[in-house]
Amino acid sequence: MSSSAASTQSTPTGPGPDEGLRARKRAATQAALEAAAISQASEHGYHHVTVDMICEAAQVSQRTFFNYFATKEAAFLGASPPIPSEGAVKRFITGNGGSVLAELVLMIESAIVASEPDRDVLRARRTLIENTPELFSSEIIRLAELEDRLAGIVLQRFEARGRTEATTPDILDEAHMVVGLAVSILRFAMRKASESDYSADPRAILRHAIGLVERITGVNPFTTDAREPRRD
Amino acid sequence: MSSSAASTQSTPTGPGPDEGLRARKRAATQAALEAAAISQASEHGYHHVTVDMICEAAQVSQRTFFNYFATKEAAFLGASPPIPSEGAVKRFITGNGGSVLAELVLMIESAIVASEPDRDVLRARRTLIENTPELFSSEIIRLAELEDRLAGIVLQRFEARGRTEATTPDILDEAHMVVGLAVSILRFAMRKASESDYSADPRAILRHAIGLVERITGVNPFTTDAREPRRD
DNA sequence: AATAAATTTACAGTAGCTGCACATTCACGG
DNA sequence: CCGTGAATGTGCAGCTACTGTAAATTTATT
Repeated sequence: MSSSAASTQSTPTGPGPDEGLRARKRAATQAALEAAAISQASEHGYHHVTVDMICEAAQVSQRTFFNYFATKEAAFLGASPPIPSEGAVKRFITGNGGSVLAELVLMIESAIVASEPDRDVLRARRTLIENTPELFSSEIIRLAELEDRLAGIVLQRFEARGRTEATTPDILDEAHMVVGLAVSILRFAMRKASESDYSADPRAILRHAIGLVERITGVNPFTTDAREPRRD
Repeated sequence: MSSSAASTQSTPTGPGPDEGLRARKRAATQAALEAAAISQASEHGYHHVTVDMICEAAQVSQRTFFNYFATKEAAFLGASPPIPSEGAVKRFITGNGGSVLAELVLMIESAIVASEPDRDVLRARRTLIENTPELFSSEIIRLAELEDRLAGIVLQRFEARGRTEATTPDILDEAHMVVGLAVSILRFAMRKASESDYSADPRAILRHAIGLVERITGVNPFTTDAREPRRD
């Protein structure tokens, strides 16, 4: 389940130019299907795209489509969910001096970007997702499905800092909440990014989002609302 | 769209014992369908329940089912989404001295509880939702669909406190983020509640969740991780 | 080239969901 | 009480997503 690691390359996405003809063909039809899906959507509008249309455009049978994607939506979202690479995870656990929240968010963002080597496809896909509530929902669900895994990673980071159940009884809860907050921030950031038509710096948006969270919760949340922003 | 307010009663949910026979029948079949859905799920397991089964149990045609619910899942989730009552909204905007986050969360929680007068049904439903990823996802989506409306309400609260675009340029962003955080907290709380089999005090769980957020973001998120909890 | 394994495909079938036309039921004024 | 219109229930035909299965085609291995 977790094998299939690269042998010479480090890119987690690419099928590898070696790996044999079989793997290459497989990657090709998958890419063709994903591209066809997005293409058809931009041409006819998402709701008017049927699986059969995608199949015809990609020159495969409908049954083959469902051999690659569990659902129709998966073809639009991209098959590979944004799972951070092992290296990124290790770096996150060790830490770069930032806050859990900020670094978690950045790690996931990197994973999303890395999940699609083709910039144009990624961009078209994100635009489509952002403008299609149905797809946007699916995207959120996908992130939610990563939650347990991510919470485990956060927990490892905590433990690497000497925090355990002994020092913090509800540390697992805290880890889960960190992931939840990170997802909120990402949602916000993705929305913002699409609003600015992806011209704004993604990192800047993320910082802004994290700043908002700080502003909202910075003061004791049981006493008063946030006051004026201090800077920026 | 926003009319149909009560005439003598104040309960926002009940069809009213008056309102005419037509309304009563409608409410009855809807309740019957929702009850049948949950009942069938507890008997055969969610994934083995078909719309036809629900219809047979509720003694209506399939076509009628879809006159009441847009999707099959809606029957399990309950038709009425958790929209806070006008009074609750007004109270929230005015404020009771708590933080935005805490009060928002409490308001939504109240709306969820109020959306189903029957305690047993509510409980069975929540258990089912919590144990069915598919339904849980739908539930999240539903909350997300309220986001814009809720953000508007939060904005009103801000303005009632003298905060406007002038004092805080990104105040709309802040409102959206408040809603996002509230949803995170609710998700966490719902999960926790189902883990404890709904024996724990919901309010206590919410406080715990909010406390976690505070702990995580209390310190400048760009410098260090959260330190030891200060109390509790 | 022969065999095994992976991939593709056609075909049949289930289930969610919709439009439409028609029957039934309730509301309301005379 | 009756007739009329609006709301609601239902049957039916049809589209689309999705699945199981078995047979065909393609790639890998020896």
